Amino acid sequence: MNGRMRIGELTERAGVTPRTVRYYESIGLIPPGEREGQGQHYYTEETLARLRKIDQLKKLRLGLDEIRDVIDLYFIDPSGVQAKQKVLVVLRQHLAEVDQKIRGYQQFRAELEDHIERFERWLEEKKPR
Amino acid sequence: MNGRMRIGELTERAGVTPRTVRYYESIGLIPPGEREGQGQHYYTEETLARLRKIDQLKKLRLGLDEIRDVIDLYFIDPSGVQAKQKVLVVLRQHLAEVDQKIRGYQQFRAELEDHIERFERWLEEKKPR
DNA sequence: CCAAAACATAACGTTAACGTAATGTTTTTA
DNA sequence: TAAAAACATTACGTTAACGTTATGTTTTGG
Repeated sequence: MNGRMRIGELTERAGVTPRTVRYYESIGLIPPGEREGQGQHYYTEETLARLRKIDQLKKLRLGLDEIRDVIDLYFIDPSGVQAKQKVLVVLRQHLAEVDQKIRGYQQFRAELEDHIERFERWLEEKKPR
Repeated sequence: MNGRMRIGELTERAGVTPRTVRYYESIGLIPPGEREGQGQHYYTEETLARLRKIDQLKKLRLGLDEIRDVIDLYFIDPSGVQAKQKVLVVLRQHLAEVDQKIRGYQQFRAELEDHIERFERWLEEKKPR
């Protein structure tokens, strides 16, 4: 248990599937595990730490592309200040987007009620008896 | 101009593209245009009317699958009562779903604000000086 | 040393409603 | 009658983040 591990241990400790690890490698979220020749890949503790950090950021609802934009900062700047500042920007964007969405849905909701009312009145007028 | 038309006239009058007409045929939203042998398709005024009705229902934000569930009623029952009753049911479902979505986004919004606050406080504490 | 794990790679599936080529055939018009 | 429209058909692309086969290779345990 020195830090060198294969994908099985990595995924178990990180709580993800091998598919996820390979997908993250493919989009550059984590570095590709080193391999000797053509065989299996070996991962380090830092990759594990990255996976855990990714998981944290996903809980903040960052997309993988957004995570990719900030993840390196966490490992370049140990204080975490820069990373958190950047995440904060993203979170504020999300807030604006969510507000936008909520307004959109509320608008739609109002239209819906309007339609519903119209239908109800139309059916009422048709049915008296 | 007797009611028999090819796809060009149909789409122009209905305000849709040929792709849309063929797609609707493929999912059974409108009857397939009749063809003589192997050549082109011919459509009727009723198909045009269906396309226009579909357009109306889309404006109520019904999905094509939902439209498929009610569209026939409009042409079977000329009074429109049954169709509108069924649409009303769908609209009420949508209302419930939208309310659900709004609540979800509001929940997310609250969490977001919470996260943002936390980040802000953390950064404040780190930076004094 | 061989069977059983573990691993690697490729590729399709998931949502909705068409847009957009690409290619070939039919109808219209000059 | 030949070029120009119009039409038909097929099939990939669009979003996000992997899940799920399917198939083949490597490593490990007894």
